[in-house]
Amino acid sequence: MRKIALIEDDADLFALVQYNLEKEGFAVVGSQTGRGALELCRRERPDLVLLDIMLPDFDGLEICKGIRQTPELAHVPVIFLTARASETDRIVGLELGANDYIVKPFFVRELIARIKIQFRGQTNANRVLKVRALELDRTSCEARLDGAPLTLTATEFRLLEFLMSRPGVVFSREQLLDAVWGHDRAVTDRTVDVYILRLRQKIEADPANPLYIRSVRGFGYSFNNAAAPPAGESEPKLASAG
Amino acid sequence: MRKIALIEDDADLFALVQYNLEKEGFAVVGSQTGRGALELCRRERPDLVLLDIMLPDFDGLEICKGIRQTPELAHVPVIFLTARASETDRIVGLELGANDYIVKPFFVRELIARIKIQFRGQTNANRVLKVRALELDRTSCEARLDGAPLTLTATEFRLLEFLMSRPGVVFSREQLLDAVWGHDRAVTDRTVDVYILRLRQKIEADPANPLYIRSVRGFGYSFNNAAAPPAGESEPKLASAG
DNA sequence: AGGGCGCTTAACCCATTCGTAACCAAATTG
DNA sequence: CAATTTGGTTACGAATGGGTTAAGCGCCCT
Repeated sequence: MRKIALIEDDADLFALVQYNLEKEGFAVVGSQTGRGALELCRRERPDLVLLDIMLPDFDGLEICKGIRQTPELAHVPVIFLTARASETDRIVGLELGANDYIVKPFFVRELIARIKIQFRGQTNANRVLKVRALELDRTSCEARLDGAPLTLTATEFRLLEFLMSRPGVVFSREQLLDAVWGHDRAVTDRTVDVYILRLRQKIEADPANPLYIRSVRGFGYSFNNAAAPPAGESEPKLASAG
Repeated sequence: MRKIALIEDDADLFALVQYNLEKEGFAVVGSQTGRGALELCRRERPDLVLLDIMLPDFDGLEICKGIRQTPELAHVPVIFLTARASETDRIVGLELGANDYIVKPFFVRELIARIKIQFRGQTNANRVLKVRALELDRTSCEARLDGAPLTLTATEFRLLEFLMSRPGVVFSREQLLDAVWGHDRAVTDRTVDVYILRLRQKIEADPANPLYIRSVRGFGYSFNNAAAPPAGESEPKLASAG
């Protein structure tokens, strides 16, 4: 059963939406204030967040930002639910990492349909990432190598998650900073190198001969989905362009 | 570059949306009738479809259904773009497999933002160039010849990518420097020769008799898309200045 | 306040890659 | 056929990119 977090200060609307979500078979956890919303999400780990932007005590946009920067919540879909219909409001909301933006008043059935779109294509398969001996659990935020638990920091986890969920695709340092650190962050691109190094020290049997994270000289990094090359070779060459 | 299919019968709106999509860096293919829309999509393989529901000659809902039933298009996001704002219209559209539903009139910037949401996290766009035995994968930055991986440097890769994506067109050294090295770069044009040489040594069976990269004496170089050896050639197509 | 932890930057070093000049070979011109 | 232009090839010093280390900073937690 999917769990939905509902953050909405208007009591009538809260009750209406809760009623309809539960009728539809969703579990609902909620808060009518913004202050405790982020803690609620961290504690409850919902599968989706319905978020009012204009809360009396807190800015919903900040909550969304906080969700995106929390590793165990970063991949959770967020739908804004708000009366602010101006163009810039919508743009800001959508570009902040929200997955949808619904303007009040709305049709309940449309809300349900849009929620279901977010769940469409989501399976248990993509909640746990697994490549060879390496496993990432996106809901519990745990990493394992050969079954043994790995200790990753938040940034390490997010970087590895990003690369691992798109195996074979090469990303520039710039792209990685945008995706993992956030568009607004002002950080040197060499920071990425250091994190790659730390990840390799934790997940690679031989960090000098990485099997998981591939460097592509002149382009960036990518997660290697190809099978491991036979060990003990003289020159472990990059597959290409590197 | 992402390709978007635009199916919209209103000429003014078509032009407006096309203009803005292209300004945003998307390639646009389109049809102002519904009848050819599905064939267009099967032929062009867009990365996303913008679909008007109320077309004079055809029902947009049917096109969406057809897209979902075509294996190679089933995963392509579809956004409805329509004046039908009633609740049931929206529900039907969303439940039919559309990924979003935007009611006219809409803000162009919101449309762009919603398109980008569909692309967010998507990486499996078809970005493979293939000519005879030579393959270039632009997402993984890998090159293959007869299935065997090639080792190309970044500059080699970019040069080959540029030539390969415009087969048959002759480029001067000057144009290649602008396109691959950048307008600001101060580099001798003979540098191009050296890179052409290096590429030929890697991809040509007989570098003295190149089958892929053709020299056009007095003009420059071009990627050869014809299978025949370059003995007597027809008129070379020159790239327009710029 | 102190200690621990995680984040970020700067600096160093090495291998690879880049770009140029020079030399050759082939084609074109007169 | 010599002169000239154009492109192919070689070799080498310079520049760049990436791995790595270490140190400084800020934050949270006692």
